[in-house]
Amino acid sequence: MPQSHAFQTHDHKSCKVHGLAHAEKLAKTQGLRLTPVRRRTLEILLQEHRALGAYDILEALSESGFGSQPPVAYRALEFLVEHGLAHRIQRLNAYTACVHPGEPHNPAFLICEACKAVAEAPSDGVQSALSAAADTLGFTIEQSTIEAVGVCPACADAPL
Amino acid sequence: MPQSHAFQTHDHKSCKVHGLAHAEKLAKTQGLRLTPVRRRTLEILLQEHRALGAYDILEALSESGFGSQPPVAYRALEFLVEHGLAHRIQRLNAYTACVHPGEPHNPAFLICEACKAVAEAPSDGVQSALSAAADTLGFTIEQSTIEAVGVCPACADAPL
DNA sequence: ATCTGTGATGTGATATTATTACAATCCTAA
DNA sequence: TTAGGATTGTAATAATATCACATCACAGAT
Repeated sequence: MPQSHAFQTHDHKSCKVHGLAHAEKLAKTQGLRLTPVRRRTLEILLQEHRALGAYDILEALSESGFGSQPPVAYRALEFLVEHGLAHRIQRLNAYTACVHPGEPHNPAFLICEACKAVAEAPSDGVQSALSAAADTLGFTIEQSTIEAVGVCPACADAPL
Repeated sequence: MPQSHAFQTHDHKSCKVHGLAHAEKLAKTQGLRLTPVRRRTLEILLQEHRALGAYDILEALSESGFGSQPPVAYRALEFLVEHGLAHRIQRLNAYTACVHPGEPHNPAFLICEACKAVAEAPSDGVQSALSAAADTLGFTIEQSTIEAVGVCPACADAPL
């Protein structure tokens, strides 16, 4: 079950490598500019399967020699989100690297309140149920947010 | 279709009356304290089917003779949300009165980007799909956020 | 009726998250 | 090589949210 990645011990190095590789490819094929700040921002997000606030990112960027004012972080994050390389978690006002960039998107997010890990869950069923509900009201969905807070399997098993 | 209320012209007065009546009843039956600030906050939210920011509420409260510092609004809103009389819309960092207080809850929200109306949609199918997805990952959901941005029927029909 | 403890309110200060405005620089394409 | 747009940097500020603490209101015990 590749989707639960975030909740299991796994070869995390491959997450990072894959994330960056996809970004590079996207830059090549779509003519995007994966500049140093943007690349570094993605790297920072790829360290862990947690969501980081813009100011956490900013601090890390600043330590890496980039600018230290909020727009530096917000702009890089906006770029990554726009191109499907990262996601914004509304409930946390925070950002997380996308774990399946390229694949069709708009996942559901599962947020563990114990370990703070954020996983992407397949959301096809959820999306279609939501569309159906909206349809009956004549509402046209443009973009949806599906986020759940709870306990991940690892934390549920762990002793208190 | 009572659920699409927010997107249609309707007897809005009855929304307000019903909302307040339910709050009063809840106070009586559950021993809650529907104090003046809290009551007024609910009234303010019940004016329209839109989400209002905490500072919008605060301004209105202040004009009604209540305190003018943020905690005044945040505390009243927290109370209302806690007791199912209002909802927080994560995407908007804003609050809206609940339109079916008392009934089982955790609705999906449909947010019209044109007129800003917020409607509650039945979310049974969505919730169960989400639970199913979480189950397969061993994740236990405690609380979920389901919000969609799009265009409501009234705005879709309206000439540009 | 008064005391007493808990919950509610008010205020000031501050923390956190996000945006605006504008100058300097870098790339690309003609 | 040069004009134009995109990118980055910085300062300032806006918008959202919380903390700490004094005071006040009220229900239940005396």
